[in-house]
Amino acid sequence: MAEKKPSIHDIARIAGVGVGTVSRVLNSQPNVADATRERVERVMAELDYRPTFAARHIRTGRSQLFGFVTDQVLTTPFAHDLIRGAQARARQADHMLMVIDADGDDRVREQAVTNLLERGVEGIVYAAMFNHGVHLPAALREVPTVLVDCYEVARDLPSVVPDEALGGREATERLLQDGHVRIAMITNDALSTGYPAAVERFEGYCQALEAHGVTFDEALVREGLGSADSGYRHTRDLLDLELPPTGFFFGTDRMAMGAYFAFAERGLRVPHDVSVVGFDDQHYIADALRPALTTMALPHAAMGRWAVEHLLTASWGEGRPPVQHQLVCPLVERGSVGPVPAEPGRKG
Amino acid sequence: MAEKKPSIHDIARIAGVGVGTVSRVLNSQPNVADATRERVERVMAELDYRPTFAARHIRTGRSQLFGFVTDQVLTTPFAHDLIRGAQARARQADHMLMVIDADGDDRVREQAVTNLLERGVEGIVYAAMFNHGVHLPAALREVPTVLVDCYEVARDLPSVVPDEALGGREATERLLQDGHVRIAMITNDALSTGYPAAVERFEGYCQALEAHGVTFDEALVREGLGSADSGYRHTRDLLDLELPPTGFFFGTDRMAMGAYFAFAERGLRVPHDVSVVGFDDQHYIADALRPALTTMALPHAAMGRWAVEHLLTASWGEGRPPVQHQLVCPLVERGSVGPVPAEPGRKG
DNA sequence: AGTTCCACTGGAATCGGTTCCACACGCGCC
DNA sequence: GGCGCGTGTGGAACCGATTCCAGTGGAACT
Repeated sequence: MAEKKPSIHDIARIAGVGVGTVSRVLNSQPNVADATRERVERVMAELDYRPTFAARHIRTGRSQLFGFVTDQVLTTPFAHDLIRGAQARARQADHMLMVIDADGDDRVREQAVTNLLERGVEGIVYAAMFNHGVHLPAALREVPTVLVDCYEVARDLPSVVPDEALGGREATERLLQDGHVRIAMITNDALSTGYPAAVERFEGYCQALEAHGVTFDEALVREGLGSADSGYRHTRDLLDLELPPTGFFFGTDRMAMGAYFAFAERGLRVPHDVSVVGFDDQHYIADALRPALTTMALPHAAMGRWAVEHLLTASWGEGRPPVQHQLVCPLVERGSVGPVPAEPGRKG
Repeated sequence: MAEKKPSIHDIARIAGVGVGTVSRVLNSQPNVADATRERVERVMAELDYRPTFAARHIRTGRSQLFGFVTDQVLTTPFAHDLIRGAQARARQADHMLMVIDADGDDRVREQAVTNLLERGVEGIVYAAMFNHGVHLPAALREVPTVLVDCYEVARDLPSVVPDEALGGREATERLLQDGHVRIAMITNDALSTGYPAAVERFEGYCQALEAHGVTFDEALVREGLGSADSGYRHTRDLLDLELPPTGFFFGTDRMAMGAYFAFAERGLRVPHDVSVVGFDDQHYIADALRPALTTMALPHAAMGRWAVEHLLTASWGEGRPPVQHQLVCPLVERGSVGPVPAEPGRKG
């Protein structure tokens, strides 16, 4: 029964041709007579022949394989888009992806890179999240590498990240556009961390205010932690202000979710009484809220695609400084932004 | 500069030994003199030598590679645990995982399996979700295969799924335990689909009621769709009953989330006025709700681990019917279940 | 001293492909 | 008839590892 897999030599022998000819058929090269090609193909189909990739790899030196190291991002629903984008682009170029989750463990990360190099990957995508600085294993330098949603602190590796500032600006402008002026911003992390995901979204907020001639009010800015609970608490605080904000811009959808509960407690309706814009487009949350949440989408699929594209097409090893690419975060309009309510306390 | 990678022959030549000796050192085999071993290792370190895995693969016939095909599960946060569990077990056995997302597309799925077979995988894990029946590409039969959270309709492939019935039963018992008698169950899908994830959770619910001598009330059972919106609507409906339920068991956490909004609308507090148990343990949701949601966890990490374990240790090709394994869903106690409230309308 | 045994070693054969070189054959041209 | 050329083909060499067999030298035993 379980006879071993046929090799190219078996095919050649049975079809009565040389191995070279079989190889030519396999690779759809010209200079094979139609009759011969057909005969070889028939034999291959007959025996259920499948070429062994490793053999090709060893001879040609091309593995047609990229490593995809995820760090914390796999814990999130974002991973899907990231991997899908990367995989789709890789497939177009007949490459495969080898995904390893480093899970924040240095030893595992190191090991992962070593394993990938032994497997002969032609490039590595290193995907993290929160657009933060990282220090990568030195071994990564042996092979083209692209960073996704993070960057090497030395800026000596190409990276692709969301345009956080532009996203922050557009989110704020969406609220301004509907007449909101008292707009709160709850950052997704302490600004002191220096994470672009926190700092630049906030800067975008400031830019938007300035561009529209709205004076910045420090009381409306809170440093959140990203969690639903954090959103809930800061929202309660903000609602306790003498002149509470009418528009809320949260650095994460999770905080916006927490805010919905704070609004419900106070009997405030979205978007009738308060307007909300989130960030991240975690659709499990954003779609599920009532009303659904208007938010800025992180371009994960695009980043994944871009990373592989760059591995495939960039000229490596040259002197110029590596690209630090930014991709726009599209506004996803749902139902949480509306016009500024008439202010009951200000009638007279 | 970019001289090509050293091979085992280079190492042998430079260290002044035969290739066989280098190979023995590489594989930490005995019968190598300490001095020789040391010299070879020094040369390898010197040249930054890394063995080419493909060459080993071709010679030994062992790829030390498993395929991991995900179908829809990658869209969810569950993917992380699944891949982590599988990867952890694989790493222990010096195997790697090649993850491909089929994304519900038959052509991609077919292609994925072909590619994996060409890469010489020693087994394939096929992971879907919702514990439903699937028809798999015939090519899968060429290599050991384990199904996760789904099953081949012919039951001719081993699979591992959550014990949905037991989960449904324990969820219901958790409510019974706190004195609830009018317990609603909102299924996560139409029962007519026949999906075990829907049908068996419901059966578990029935079993629990019966075991505790509580009469089944058809009016308290609703066929939901899994979405937050669906949970919201059914909850409103149920609250409109003359004798509304005090306990709610939702087939998904997302529906439970929708329910929270329905409760908020009616001014009902969890768990003071109503108690809720979810299913899935989507912690982004379950942790974020206020109060956090008590729910049944899907054992994704364990399923991933079990699948790889089975690939590694099961005896394949033998006659006995393939294992259909079930893993328990642990109850994750948070804060959404409390004692039955006194019934205001029933005082007299 | 001769035999046996063991630790250690070198290198040829091998895995399944690709690549390249040599060559056969038919055809048209001078 | 000799030459050149293009098409189609076979097969040796090669890629980088493992495996196995033969062989060396020294220690231990008879």
